[in-house]
Amino acid sequence: MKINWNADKRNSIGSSTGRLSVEGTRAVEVRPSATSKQQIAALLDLLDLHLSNAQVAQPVHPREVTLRVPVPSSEARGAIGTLVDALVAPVQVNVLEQAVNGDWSLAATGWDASNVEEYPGWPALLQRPRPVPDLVSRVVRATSLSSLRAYPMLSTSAGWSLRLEGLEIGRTDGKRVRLKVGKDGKLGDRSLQRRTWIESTGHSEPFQTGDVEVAAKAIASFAKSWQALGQTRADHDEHALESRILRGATPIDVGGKPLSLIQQDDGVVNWGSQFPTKWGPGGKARYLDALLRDGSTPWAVEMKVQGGAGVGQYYRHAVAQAVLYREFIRRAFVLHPWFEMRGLDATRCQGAVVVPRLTNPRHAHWRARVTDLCAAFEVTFVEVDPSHALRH
DNA sequence: ACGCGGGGCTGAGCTGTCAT
DNA sequence: ATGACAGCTCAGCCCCGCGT
Repeated sequence: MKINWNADKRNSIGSSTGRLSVEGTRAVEVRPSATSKQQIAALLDLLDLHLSNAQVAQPVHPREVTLRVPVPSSEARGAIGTLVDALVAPVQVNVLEQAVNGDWSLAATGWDASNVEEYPGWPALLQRPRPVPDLVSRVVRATSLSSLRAYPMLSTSAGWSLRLEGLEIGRTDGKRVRLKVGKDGKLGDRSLQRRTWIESTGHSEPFQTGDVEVAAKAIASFAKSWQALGQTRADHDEHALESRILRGATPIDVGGKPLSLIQQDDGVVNWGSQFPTKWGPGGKARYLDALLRDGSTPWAVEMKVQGGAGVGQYYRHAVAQAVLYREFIRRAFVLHPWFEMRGLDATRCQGAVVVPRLTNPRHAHWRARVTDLCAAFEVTFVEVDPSHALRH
């Protein structure tokens, strides 16, 4: 069987996902060297092609598709199993792996997300109290910038990250603030963010201080220059959208009513960011963009902005992420006390994909396709005001 | 024990190239 | 000619090791 490895730009399929048909079913295959992410993404590519009835040479089985992953990673085995379990569309997915002799056989998929051995440190890290250090709230309040927020760092002992509309401008342990933006590239290049920081503050080295006023002054002068760039540039920035969603400035409507913040806004901290999850055994921690709530129901929110890479591919991957975050939260019952403390029922967690409204008419067909793919997994697709994804 | 800094990994932004 | 993917670089996150 011939495999088509050419990039398919109409359907936004990259050259890492080959198309073919296997025993009369629509199928895709990844290369033996495919990364864990490519292996997981191929399942979504396959389902999107099938649900949108993308053209094929010969008719294919309407309710059965085949995913061929020659060498599944441990994480992908878990994640693909979770995704196939969560699928509510009437499609059977056969996942095949390849033996050394070239034969394909059904792959073992799925994993036990409740096994705390996979994330032994997390219960204690999540359970510890996170009082906001006095220095953190004083610095944030001293600048009088609604876009400056502190983010708790979940996996360090006492760390807080300071971000201006999502851009990290420093960190603090509660005793001193260490301010910097980015770093010089190994080839000597310097990003716009870092150039602006150095020009407006004069600090090309990390700048440490325990003095609230000194820190606030440096941050304020950077903020002024950074925001002035908004007059001439209109970049989309995922961190900016995330920052606005986490402080409640961008409403996320599901079923006609907005989700609320995970905890009452104090004007200082963006709670609900970077909740840790895992997608499969042995895999790395995958951090959730935003955790919001509707009453006692937690919502795992994955956001994407229109980047350089294709709209279709990008948004498709977001659907997989939303499902994997949601299912981990539902099943990792060792972490459920964290939710109970906040009056949340983790077993009822929902998932959403959030993107800036698709304004380009050329992208209109992606709205329908992503919505269908979301529906196949009971994920909610939400479009927000595109201006909220702008940096300034 | 703790803090700093380096290294590795993932993902986003930019730009060239190539499918359409 | 157009616009979407590929590939490179950097931002932001982690972990780990070394020095205090």
